Amino acid sequence: MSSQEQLLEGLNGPQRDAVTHSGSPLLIVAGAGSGKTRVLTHRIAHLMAERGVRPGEILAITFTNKAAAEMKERIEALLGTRAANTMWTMTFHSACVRILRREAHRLGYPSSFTIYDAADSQRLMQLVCKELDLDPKRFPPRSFSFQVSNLKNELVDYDTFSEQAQTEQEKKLAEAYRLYQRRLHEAGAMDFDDLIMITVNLFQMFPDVTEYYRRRFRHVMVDEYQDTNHAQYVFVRELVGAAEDSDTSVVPPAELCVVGDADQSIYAFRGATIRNILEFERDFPNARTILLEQNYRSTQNILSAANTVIDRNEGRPAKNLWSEQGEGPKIIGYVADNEHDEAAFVVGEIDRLTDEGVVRPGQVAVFYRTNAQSRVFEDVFIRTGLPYKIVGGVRFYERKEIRDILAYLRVLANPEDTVSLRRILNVPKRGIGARAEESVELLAARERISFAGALRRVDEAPGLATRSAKAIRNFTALLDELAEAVPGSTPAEIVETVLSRTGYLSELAESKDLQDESRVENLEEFVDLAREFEHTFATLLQDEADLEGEENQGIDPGEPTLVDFLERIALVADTDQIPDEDDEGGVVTLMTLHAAKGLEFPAVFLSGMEDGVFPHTRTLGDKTQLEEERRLAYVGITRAQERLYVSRAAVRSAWGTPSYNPASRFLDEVPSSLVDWRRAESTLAAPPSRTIGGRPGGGSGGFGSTFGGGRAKAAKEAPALSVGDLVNHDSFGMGRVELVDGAGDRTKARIDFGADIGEKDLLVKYAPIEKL
DNA sequence: GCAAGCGAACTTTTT
DNA sequence: GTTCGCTTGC
Repeated sequence: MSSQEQLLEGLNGPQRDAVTHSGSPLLIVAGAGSGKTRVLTHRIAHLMAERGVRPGEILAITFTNKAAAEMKERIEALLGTRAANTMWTMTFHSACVRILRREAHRLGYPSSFTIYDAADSQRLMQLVCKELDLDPKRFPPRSFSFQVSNLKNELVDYDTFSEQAQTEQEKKLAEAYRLYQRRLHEAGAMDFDDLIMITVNLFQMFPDVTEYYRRRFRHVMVDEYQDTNHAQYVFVRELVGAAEDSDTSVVPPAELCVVGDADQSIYAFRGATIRNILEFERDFPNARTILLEQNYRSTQNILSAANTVIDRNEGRPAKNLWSEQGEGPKIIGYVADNEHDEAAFVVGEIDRLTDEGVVRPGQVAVFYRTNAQSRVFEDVFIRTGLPYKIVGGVRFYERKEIRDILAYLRVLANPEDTVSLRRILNVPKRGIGARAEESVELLAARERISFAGALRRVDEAPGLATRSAKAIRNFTALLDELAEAVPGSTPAEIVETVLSRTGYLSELAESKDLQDESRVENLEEFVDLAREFEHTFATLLQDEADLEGEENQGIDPGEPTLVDFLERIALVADTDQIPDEDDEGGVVTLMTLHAAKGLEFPAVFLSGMEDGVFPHTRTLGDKTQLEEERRLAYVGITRAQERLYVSRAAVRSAWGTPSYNPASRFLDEVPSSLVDWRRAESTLAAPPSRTIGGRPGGGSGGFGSTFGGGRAKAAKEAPALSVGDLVNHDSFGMGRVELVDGAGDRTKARIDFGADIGEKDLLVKYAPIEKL
């Protein structure tokens, strides 16, 4: 058998086409479970084996480190370690950082620039808003931070934005954006969005840079293309080079291959545009599209459910997943009285399945819409003694103590990093309070120097107590002492030095607070992590240095530096999140639907299938958002290989008070013939406020919306509102209706609650309002 | 300068 | 119900 045949063996027709296609841009529309990663890796192998492409000429971009790691692993299995390590298989952000470390000096950034995560950039925005004297009630820094992020995703810089700013809000935002960006630059820092935007800017401002990378990457592949935002799209376009530029540009366009599925786009809320995948053929003329519709993951029952649900979304290109796996068991439904009963049912069922040997714990996943829902499950899992793991929630690197130490490391790597510097100024407590900080800030502003610079000139700080000045001098002396230890030390050694010399560890050790004990443990884990990093990273650096040869001259590849370590942490979230299905049968995985994307499990429990929970309340009034929720449902359903459970609770306490939620509309959208209801309705007594006779469940059509005892709150009669009406809201108080929009359950009203609260768009049916 | 205490928020979030 | 962040009071 030829190597070509070997590569194509076991692939279906469209998959083969996708692997062997050459020349024009290629869009692979890959339905859930259609073997997309396989196609991508085989395509890479094919490029190398049959078309003589060198691994260094390939750039494969993914969204998550998890996906990148998986692809790399598979490439390694197919092509060996060297090929896997020399090829760029990484996330958008990692690729951009690589480019920026090399080129950012052209824009006045140090090559060791700091990467600010969402929390850092929010903190900086807070400082900026304070500096601009903005009323946090009217101009919330959080919202500004969010909006600036959106602007950057759209590649709108502050100059462009200030030109079009009309309202006061926009003008203030433009001001904040400008100052925020200036502060970032001064601190030698970039936020996540900058990584993409500034790389694009570089490409557009320096043709020689673009040319360099175009020469280098002759094959660009992008996974999860439906999740790209505008900036990422432009990045890809710049890198590949447009066909129409080919007569002007020295380098012909690279070969582009993108993979995606518009139905699995669940990140529009953070700027992803399905547009990019829907308009691929327009963006890249001559493009070819290949559809992968055969699903190798799930049984037909599960796929049929997924298909009918997603079919409700309008304007999606036709696509129908099919499977050869047979019908499989029916979907099992359960209506619980409350969230505790729901969890008890789920865990009981898992217990039964594992006892009977149908599945091992590691083959089971429980999904929910919001992280808050995990609590109840955790309680029941603990009581039952079933092994489980919650994915997501509070992340390791987001813990206070880890962030504190990270701030020290960042200041050591980049002394101008103001946000980090200010974080550690008085941590551990050393008598530098808000007053002193303000005074230093004033000095910095007056002398037009950085905060770090002003710290060094405390004696000139206006109105600073001698005691504070002394504390600051001690602090800078401490920083100098730490900085001396940096050269010649490994990241792990630096971490240990910081922990001991700053007194951080001893402060925690002396504390009686129970939480501080686990903090110490976390810090110990962090040291271990640093050590592990040193080992794994050293090998990788060596491989890259071998390949890139002359290109890396002058850069010592041997030892991973502090900057390498920090970059790793900034770009790679928790590594061991998803449990492996291993030795002892593994553990049950609990996670949000968002976290579930890209995974598969033999048995899946979709919990909290209630209108108001999933779809989430905040999306009910907005068609676009509701469609995204529906895609989320589609993603959830298609994670299941053999067994799918759907459950809901009639009553669920949210924020202390019970809320009665009707069945999720997504349940109604599943054909009732596919579902076997273990319990179709709640026997719960009617809530005190009102009673509506229940219908029997499980009948033809919308079985999901039945609700035994009655309904309340969520299903109350919506007051008929018209413009001018006065209403009373449970928490906002009196308001006046300004606008009414939509019909039926989706009627929205804009209500003005006066100067303090302002206008709110509320969904009449769900809002706790009464007409006066 | 610091700690306790109160009030507001509270989807999802690969980087 | 909880957490986080800010304000108040010592």
